[in-house]
Amino acid sequence: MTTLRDLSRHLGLSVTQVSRALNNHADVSADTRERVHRVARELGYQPNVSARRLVTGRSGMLGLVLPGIPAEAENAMFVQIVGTLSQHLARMGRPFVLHIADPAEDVLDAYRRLTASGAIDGFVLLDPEIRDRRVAFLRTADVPFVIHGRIEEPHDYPFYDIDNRGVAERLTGLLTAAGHRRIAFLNGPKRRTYAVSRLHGYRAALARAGVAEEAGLHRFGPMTEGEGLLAGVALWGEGGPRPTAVVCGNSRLAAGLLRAFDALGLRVPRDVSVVVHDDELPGVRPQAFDPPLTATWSPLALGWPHLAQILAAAVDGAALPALQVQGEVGLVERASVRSVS
Amino acid sequence: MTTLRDLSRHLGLSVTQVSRALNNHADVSADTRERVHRVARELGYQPNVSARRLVTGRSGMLGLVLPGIPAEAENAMFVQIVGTLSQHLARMGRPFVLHIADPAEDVLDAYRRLTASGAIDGFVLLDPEIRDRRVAFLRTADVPFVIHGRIEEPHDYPFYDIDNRGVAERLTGLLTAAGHRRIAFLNGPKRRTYAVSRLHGYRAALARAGVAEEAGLHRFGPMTEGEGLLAGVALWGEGGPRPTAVVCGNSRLAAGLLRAFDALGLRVPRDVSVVVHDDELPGVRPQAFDPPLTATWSPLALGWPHLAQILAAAVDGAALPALQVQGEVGLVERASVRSVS
DNA sequence: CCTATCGTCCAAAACGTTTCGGATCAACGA
DNA sequence: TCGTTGATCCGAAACGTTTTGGACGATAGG
Repeated sequence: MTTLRDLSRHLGLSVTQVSRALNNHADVSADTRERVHRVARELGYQPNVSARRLVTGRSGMLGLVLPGIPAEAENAMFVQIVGTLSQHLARMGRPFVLHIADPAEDVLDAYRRLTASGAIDGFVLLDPEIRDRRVAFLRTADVPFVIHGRIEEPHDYPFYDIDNRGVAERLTGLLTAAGHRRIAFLNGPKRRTYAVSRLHGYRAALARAGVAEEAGLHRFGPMTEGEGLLAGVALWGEGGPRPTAVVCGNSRLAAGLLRAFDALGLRVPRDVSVVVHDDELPGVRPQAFDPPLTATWSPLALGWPHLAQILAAAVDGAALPALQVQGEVGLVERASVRSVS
Repeated sequence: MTTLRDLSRHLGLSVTQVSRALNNHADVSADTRERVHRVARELGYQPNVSARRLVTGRSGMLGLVLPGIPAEAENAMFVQIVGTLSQHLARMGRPFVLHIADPAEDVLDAYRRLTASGAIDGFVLLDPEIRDRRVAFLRTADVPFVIHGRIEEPHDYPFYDIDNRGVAERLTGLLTAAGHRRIAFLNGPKRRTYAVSRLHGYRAALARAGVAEEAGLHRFGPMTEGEGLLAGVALWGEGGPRPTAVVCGNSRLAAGLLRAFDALGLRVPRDVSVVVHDDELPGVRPQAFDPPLTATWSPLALGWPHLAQILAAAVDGAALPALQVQGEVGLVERASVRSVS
């Protein structure tokens, strides 16, 4: 292994100056800098991360901690996340540590160990919750992180997110504009912040249209095909409130819902109008449904590179506004909404 | 962050002695050792990995390098591998680095960087090839590794593998014992070592039964459903050699093959006898085929924990025979072989 | 001519750990 | 009584890097 001292001997310079040259500090002549870089390349010099970390307090490693091996249904998403993060971080020369915790232990212990030992100096946080314990811990430990999504205000932390409130407001607004007044909303899990934001958006759209919110039409729940099916039967089956339109939180819910409609003999959009938010989940596309569904549209896949870039910038000490990215949301109108004037 | 010096002050001991106590060295009294451990726990001491690595030359981190984001069909397997490795290594207190290389660059560069910078001190190697460049590099760089599978002899390196030669010999032997003499073999990719071992096993079984190998009945190829289908049409379609039995390298190949048989109007085992090696790939189970297939049987999933354990032992300097594990292979006879006496 | 300033350089300290080479002391056998 | 041995301890060096606090000339300004 070539060290700084090796380089300094080769060049007839002090170790100090070689270090400063390699790190592009100001007080080294252009000529020297060039020579140092060249010789470093020739000798295949790689700075020793441990030594660097020891003095700077940073290892350059970034990490993702998951509470356990993902469930079968999440496989494709897991590969997308982990693959994209690792690949992007690799391009920036930053090793990516994937820590899959023992389901039996508290994830916080994993964060504690990884940060205290100095192994990792920044984390990507997925699936943030309302009062997220990980965020609380990393904040007190003063360890950089980036959240996929947001937590409660104030938003004084790095994140990548979309405008979830706006998404729900837009989708609901499409339905009120078409004259619907009894609109169901199949939302995500109650603990998840985006679901709460979307609820606000749903309510805002209803209020704007002068529609009173009807109890039972908004449902928190897991965003799975099974849940969509159950919700469909509960809302449109025997004794259900039978709303005339519905907003689906994602396309898995929509898929389940359409199967319920099929069983109940309901047709879209004749009997029920359906709109959906499309994350471009692998394997379920709203345009492939029958009928194709009107949808807001923002691929989750677009977020991962941002997370990598933001986190890298965060550990390098970048300031806040640059570390907050809000993804674009598109809208595609298809044939799943009927006007009821 | 609590350091060794903090502990030493608290305990009235030298840093040296604290270090030796924590690492359970011989020359520290049982009493002292106990006190040190207790105080360390109380103060939440975590050894600084960078400092440790700097002096020992080891970081404790183990890694897996992949050439790119896996293809859709490999998702489930990827999750299984990465999840199991990370989880098992986490239990041993060893951070797991997943490096997904840029497909544009040479993977060897990734290994070079990760080892030279001292970030990682051991690798899991998947999908070994005949003259594997990664193995060559890691050997010269004197970096520990463990191979899932084996390369050419001599087998003087850590590995987890099954007896691939034996698998092919056993499966082929079942067919010769049932009186078959024209036996096809849908094998894996030519560059892969296990495929070569299996070819040897196939030939050994034929020789033992006094059967001459017929050209064109053995096929190297990717182990996909598509390849099974193509092979089926090529071997049993118009102008094909129409063997009376076939050995499938895995259940994906078998699935494709059975679809070809279906299209060609062939029935198993009436027209063709089929045996398969079952890795327990997620999603394709030979017992669920029609008819259920006779199979040798060795879940790939059993290998990942071994790889984690072997690699951890290898970087700790364990000696060879203990680092070579051969997985068990079972055999389940089902209704897919017909005797042709 | 003297002092400031600037550009370029360097020696030494520091980071937290492990390890080498002893030091100390009590117990023991000769 | 005197080495010997063994158990337990410690100081100091080392690992490779960054950073601090200056040194040294050369140039410019007064």
